[in-house]
Amino acid sequence: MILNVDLTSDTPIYQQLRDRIVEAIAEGVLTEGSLLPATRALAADFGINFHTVNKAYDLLRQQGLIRLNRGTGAVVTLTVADPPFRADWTARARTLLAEAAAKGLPPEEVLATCRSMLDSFGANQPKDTP
Amino acid sequence: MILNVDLTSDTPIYQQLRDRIVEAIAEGVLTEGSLLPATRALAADFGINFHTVNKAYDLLRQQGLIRLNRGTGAVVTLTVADPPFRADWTARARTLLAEAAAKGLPPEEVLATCRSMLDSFGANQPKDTP
Amino acid sequence: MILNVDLTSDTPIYQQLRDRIVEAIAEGVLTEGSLLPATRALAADFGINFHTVNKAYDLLRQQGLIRLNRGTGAVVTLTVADPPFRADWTARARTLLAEAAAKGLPPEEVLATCRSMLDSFGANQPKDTP
Amino acid sequence: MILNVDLTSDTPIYQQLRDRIVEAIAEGVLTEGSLLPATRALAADFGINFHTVNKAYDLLRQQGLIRLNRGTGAVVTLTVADPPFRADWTARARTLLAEAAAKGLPPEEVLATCRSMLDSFGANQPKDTP
DNA sequence: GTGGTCTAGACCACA
DNA sequence: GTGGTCTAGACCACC
Repeated sequence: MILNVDLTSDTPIYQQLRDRIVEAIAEGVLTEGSLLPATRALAADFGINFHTVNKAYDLLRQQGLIRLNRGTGAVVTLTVADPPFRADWTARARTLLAEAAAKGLPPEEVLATCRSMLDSFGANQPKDTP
Repeated sequence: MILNVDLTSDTPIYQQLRDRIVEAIAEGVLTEGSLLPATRALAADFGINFHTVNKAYDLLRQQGLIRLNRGTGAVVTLTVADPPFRADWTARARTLLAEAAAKGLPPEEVLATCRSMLDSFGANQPKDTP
Repeated sequence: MILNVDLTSDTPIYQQLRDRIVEAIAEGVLTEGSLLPATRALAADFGINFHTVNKAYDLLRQQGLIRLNRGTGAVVTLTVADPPFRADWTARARTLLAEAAAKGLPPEEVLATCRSMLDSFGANQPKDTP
Repeated sequence: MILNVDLTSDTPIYQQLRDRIVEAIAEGVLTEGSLLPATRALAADFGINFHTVNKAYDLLRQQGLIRLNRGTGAVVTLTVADPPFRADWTARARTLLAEAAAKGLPPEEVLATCRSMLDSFGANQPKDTP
């Protein structure tokens, strides 16, 4: 698993870490039960402090994407999207799409971009019928 | 124009203001040349500090959506989406879509949601051929 | 006896096990002298490590609710609530009730909920006068 | 406002801090809009690190009890109890009451304790009709 | 070994 | 001045 974080970006490192891991889950690189790198090991990889990784993992835990177990490490444990999440997500999506529309991006192009991303996520998903 | 901001939300008010104005532009409620409310008037409407409104307007200016003219107020002045913006937007969209996918939302449903939002934006858009 | 534990919950499994057994005792499903399932058997039922069950049993032992006898297994042996326990319990109850009050739950509703729970516990209790 | 935390307890300091503040809100000592002590100031009062206070405040923020604003400090902002909270709270209350019942505390006594606590919370609440 | 907590001190963004 | 982030290093509880 390759996580691309930019230490010079103005978005917090722990936020970037969270985003990259969420994307890895969406891509199927990480699946239910996958073991995440140990906080201190991941921190060493990026040359950052383990507290920063800790914060990213804690965010993911709050959002129901991973479980943190002392001794055994962090594992991916997906939970269903509850209505509050859906509402929040939709609101954020609305703002993001509005931004594209306001900047004149053609709706068809935006939609095509979204579709191709979603397709790329689905491509690596574990199939029920192999 | 009605801007819906939640003073109790955990997202900063200036961010909400920016988001609502971006959405208003996407919806066609605000178009090229539209005059935005004066910062102090808008602040009074919501009972917030006018610096907060200023900050929202400044964000919109940085993103090339409005121009701030001393004395004449803020007017909507759309600029084309440059490559850096597209790259940034795509990255943010990728993360948002990944979040939906990671939480198990069906791709078709996500795509349908996006399409209906984009359609709703397009409905009120001014036509190029009057 | 049916113990309902959620392996995906964020509360530790041993904690859930302890809670369910405490509730079973309160409900009268388990009474003084009742024999608890063997740790390895219970662990096998849930597909968890028997150390986890051990830990739950040890917690119950520390709290004076069961006795662990090598060979004969764990039996329910109730002990009276001593002042330290009462003080600790009251403090925890205070925090829990405060949480409800802080979130605006009406006191009458909270009290009614507590009463109905206590009533449900008392329903199956063994009588002192057989 | 007097917050009683035990630095030698085995429950984390940030957890105790959170509990004490929740209780202060329930008691009406802190009400909607109240300004909490600055993280560093509170840390200095207790002789603990400001990060520990930070964590307590962040917990309260996650639970919708306070808002954290850079520059202006932390203010109490109550939000309504949503169904997931109620379900979670009820489950925790059930376990706590079961613990009392299992230890032989008489239901009437438990209920009386709860009632007196809830009454003490209500006593200092701001009245609509002064 | 794992994650969890706490401390200490730095710098930043914001108001 | 506030909270937010990051670093560095310590010790603990658990597996």
